[in-house]
Amino acid sequence: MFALVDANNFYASCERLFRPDLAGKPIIVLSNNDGCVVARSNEAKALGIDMAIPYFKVKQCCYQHQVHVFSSNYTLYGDLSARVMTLLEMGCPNIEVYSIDEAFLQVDDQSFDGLIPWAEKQQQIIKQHVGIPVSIGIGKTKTLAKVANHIAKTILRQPVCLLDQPEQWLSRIPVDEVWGIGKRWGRKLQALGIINAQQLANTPYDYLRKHFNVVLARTALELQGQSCLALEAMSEPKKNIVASKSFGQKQIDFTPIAQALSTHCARACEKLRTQSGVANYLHVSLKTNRFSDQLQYHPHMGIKLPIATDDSRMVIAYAKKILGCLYKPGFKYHKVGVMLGDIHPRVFKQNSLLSSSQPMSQDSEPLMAMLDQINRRYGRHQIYLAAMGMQKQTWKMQSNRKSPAYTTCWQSLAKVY
DNA sequence: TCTGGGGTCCTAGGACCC
DNA sequence: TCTGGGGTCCTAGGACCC
Repeated sequence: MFALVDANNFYASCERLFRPDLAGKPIIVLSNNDGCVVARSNEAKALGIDMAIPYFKVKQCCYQHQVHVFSSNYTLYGDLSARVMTLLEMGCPNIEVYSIDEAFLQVDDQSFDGLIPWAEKQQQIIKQHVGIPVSIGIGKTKTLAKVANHIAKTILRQPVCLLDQPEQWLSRIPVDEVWGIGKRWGRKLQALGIINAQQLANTPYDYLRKHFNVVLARTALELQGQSCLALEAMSEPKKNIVASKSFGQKQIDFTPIAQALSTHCARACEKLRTQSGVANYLHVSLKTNRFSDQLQYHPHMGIKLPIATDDSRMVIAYAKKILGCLYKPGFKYHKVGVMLGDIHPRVFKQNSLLSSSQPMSQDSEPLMAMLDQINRRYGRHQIYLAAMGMQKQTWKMQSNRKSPAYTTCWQSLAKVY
């Protein structure tokens, strides 16, 4: 049996945790750059504020109903997430951390009768020790556990749902609510007369294989109770690492864009080093605002690096060369990003056969290790590369409503009077 | 009139997830 | 005025190999 534990309105719940005065009040959390709504408390949902809607479209509504609006605070959410996951692991060692607010647990079906009390206990422990409300769905497969979680949250409105008789529920679940069915496939399935989850479960494998692909055919098997997706307890190293962000203000000149790109490169390399990887491929993309009616330009270019690397300096140097090819004056740029690809473990790093000069190779490893160590100990960007810019930076993202880092910074500890 | 069989690797694009 | 960021997997088609 699988259990899916999913925090309720996770980011909104995190914000409320240190603001007990906001109990029962509507809260929303915005994406980076205060762009879109990415989390809503139940009270905010009740006001009709949709998920992923641009903030400017609901600003007036928020003002009217005194909705409390927060910029996203990933330091806080990440820390609280880790606490929740630690408690879950104590309750069940077979755990797959699926996202910042979700985990699959594989539980022994010998204790079938005990599953509901066990799940209720997990939920209560998390509520007591961290203060975050979670819902737990239990089923024979991961997909059924997801369905059970959905039922717990939206139909039963209880913390726990054990789906022991799925056929009694599946016909009530719209097909596009099923995990793995997005907007496009939902529409296509409906056009084929497959409206609910039970109908999808009844659709023959070969039919789905022919009209869609193997992924959807497996989803149907999972709905029938045949497990196709295993628990993935070990998190695999990333195959690609992306770092990109929209600018706080539109950018026209090369220099600030290059500084933003350098900052993204440094962050991508830092992530790469934490997984002890080296990248062979580097991709840079530049974009104008796709929602604007101004002239659009979306150039991008990838190169194979001459030698696999995790050195921020080398990646920045090549990325800036690529940017030099992509950049054209006369556009209002909205976003720049970098992707590191073809990533391998550093221990398998392949040196060049022909080139004897490998700049930066001697001091690279200790220097980058020291950079990471200092920034981990004394805080982000305590030391950084000059390419990232030292003046006031207009490309930096907007984040005007961010709460304190209550749990990770001594200066931000809550004060009680 | 007649032109093999069986593979791998790479890339772009499309779908999905949170 | 203002529209996020970071991933994975699958498929088809092209190029190449013997």
